[in-house]
Amino acid sequence: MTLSQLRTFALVARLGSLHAAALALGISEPAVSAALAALRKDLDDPLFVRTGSGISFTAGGRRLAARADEIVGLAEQLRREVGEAGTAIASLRVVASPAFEEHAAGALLETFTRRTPGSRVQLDVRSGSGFTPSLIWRSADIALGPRPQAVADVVLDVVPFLRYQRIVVASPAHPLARSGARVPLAVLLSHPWLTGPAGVEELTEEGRWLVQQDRQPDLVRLPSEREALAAAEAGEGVMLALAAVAREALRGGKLVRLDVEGTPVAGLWCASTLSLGRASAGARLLQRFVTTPEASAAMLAPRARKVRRPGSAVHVTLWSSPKAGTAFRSRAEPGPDGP
Amino acid sequence: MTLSQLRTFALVARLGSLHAAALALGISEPAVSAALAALRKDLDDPLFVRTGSGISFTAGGRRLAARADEIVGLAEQLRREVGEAGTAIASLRVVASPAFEEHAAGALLETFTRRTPGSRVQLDVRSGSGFTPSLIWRSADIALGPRPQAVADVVLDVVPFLRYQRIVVASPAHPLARSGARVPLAVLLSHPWLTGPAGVEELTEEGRWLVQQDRQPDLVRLPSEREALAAAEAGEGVMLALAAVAREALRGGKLVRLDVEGTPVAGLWCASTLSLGRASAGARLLQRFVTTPEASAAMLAPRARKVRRPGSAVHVTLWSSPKAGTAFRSRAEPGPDGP
DNA sequence: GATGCCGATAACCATTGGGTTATGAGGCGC
DNA sequence: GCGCCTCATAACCCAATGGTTATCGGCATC
Repeated sequence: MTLSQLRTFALVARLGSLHAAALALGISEPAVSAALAALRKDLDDPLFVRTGSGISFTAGGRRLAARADEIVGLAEQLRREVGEAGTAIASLRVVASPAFEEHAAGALLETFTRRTPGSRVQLDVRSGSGFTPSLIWRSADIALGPRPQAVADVVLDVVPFLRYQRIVVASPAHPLARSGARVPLAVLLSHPWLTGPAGVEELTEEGRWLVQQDRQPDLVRLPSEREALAAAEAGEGVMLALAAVAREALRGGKLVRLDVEGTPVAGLWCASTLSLGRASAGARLLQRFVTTPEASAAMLAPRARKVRRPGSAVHVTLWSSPKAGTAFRSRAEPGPDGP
Repeated sequence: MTLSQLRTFALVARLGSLHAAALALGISEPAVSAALAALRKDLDDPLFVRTGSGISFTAGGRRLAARADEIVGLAEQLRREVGEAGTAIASLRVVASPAFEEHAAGALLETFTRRTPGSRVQLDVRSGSGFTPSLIWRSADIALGPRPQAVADVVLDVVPFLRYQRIVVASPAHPLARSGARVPLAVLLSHPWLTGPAGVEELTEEGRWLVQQDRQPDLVRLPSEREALAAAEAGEGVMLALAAVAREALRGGKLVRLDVEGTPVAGLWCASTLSLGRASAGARLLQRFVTTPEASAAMLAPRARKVRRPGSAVHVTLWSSPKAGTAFRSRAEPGPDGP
């Protein structure tokens, strides 16, 4: 039983297929098969059996899948800890949803790092569906954004710390805005929606609200929600915007709220870590910090589009693509499946 | 980084010496050195440095030592879980101190297994100093007896559940018993003490009480505390006996209590498991059970020397030697270092 | 300064791990 | 019946692991 074998099995268990795991690992499929064969022999359990189309796991296989993740994750954490043991500073790796990153992460993490000297924060952005895997595999210490998806045998500490509301807004000049009357959902859904880069994320409250509708709107993804809001002001479409962010434009009359059934959609942002002593000390520190008045004040403070100050301890590393193969659509050149 | 390397390093960290670890593993010392060299290279940390007499660990090495135990332990647990996943029954491995095993474990575990159908309990006996390693390495799910030694970076759930008292007893015919006056410690310590097979364990309250005395008595180890008690009744020496066990003989006049400073020595028996979700379900079950009135009643019930009934679900596997190389000393033939 | 203890290293060997390509074998859809 | 997808197996390769014995080197201790 080697760590590599456990890693391979965990991936197979998650993907449900040797072929897919081989692709994901960038190795041939017999290599995966061999690793599993070694595990089977070592543990004296078939772990899984072939079914018509794919595999199904034995009881032992399911146990293994849950534990393998844990062991591999611990090994990853170990490698990091040893590497950092010399340096006094602890680096904290945060994964955040696109929306949270854009609207709150900067202020929150700046405040946190200012308050805890010697801390270094690395911010990674990915959709909420990636939260749990990131935590399990120890590629992140804490996840900020929507409540992560529950996964069997993985226990998370989820601390809700910020409410938000999303409302439908549009320019006063927009056709749907002129009447001032309630807008039927069917009508709203037939118009293109302006969104941030991630569209409307499935794991959020607004995502669940949207998917339960009969039809799905065309989403026009812009590089940020603020740009989507600007586009809405320019009359280019409707937007399911954060109430707090749109407030100023609403007051200034540049946007109006559309009266849509089911809105405002209320959601919660949470700080999630591995539970049961598996979270890093820094993660627990930040998880406690997010609920403090100081943190709330920092996130809620209205602010100009703040350029992240140079020399900041917060470093944004990458924007994961919200969906593989989904490029940003330009407003001027709608794609082939556009309106 | 392989599990074997982690195991080796954990042992070296615990024993503080490559040589000792090599002996313990039954391999040559260069093999240990090579394993550590591989780890050092892989983790890019020296892990430890040579000092005049032995080694001392770097910060990274200390981190690694703590985590390595955890990972190796998880892997052990995993191997067991997978093996048992098919069978519905969960087997619970209990490690108990010699004294607890003799006086309370039987009644407790019989009651527990009767109450929880399908459970199977395996009982291992070793001194309290072996509790923490047994739990860490997952060779036991729960430890019953004195509070385990604290080890850095290992968090245990310790639940005290039974008080006991030890008093000094002797036959009424014993020289020290005839006067009825208080017996000075110095006098008592110059007489041989009858004990169970483990002597007076260091990690217990009575052990701590004893080691703080100026001199240590000669211990005459008998195969069980009950036999030691019988020997005391026969006038063969004094004994630091459990008050509850000696009560009957005291009432019957076969034994008298000696008035000794510091006695009765009060101690606590605890049920200890790994904390933070690392304990098995069965272990938590038993840990909760020990504090119930039902469990207390079973343990406190005065009973004849009960032969473990055949077909019992409780299986005692082995008596670890209380001290390496320490054989039971016959009463008739005291050893070369005897009085 | 000679002696020992203890860890590091060298030289060597067998086994395993992890990878490839090529091929086999079973079930599902058409 | 045919192809296709999926996993298993075979044959082969290289590198790493884990083990040995023999030797070297630093540092206490006497």
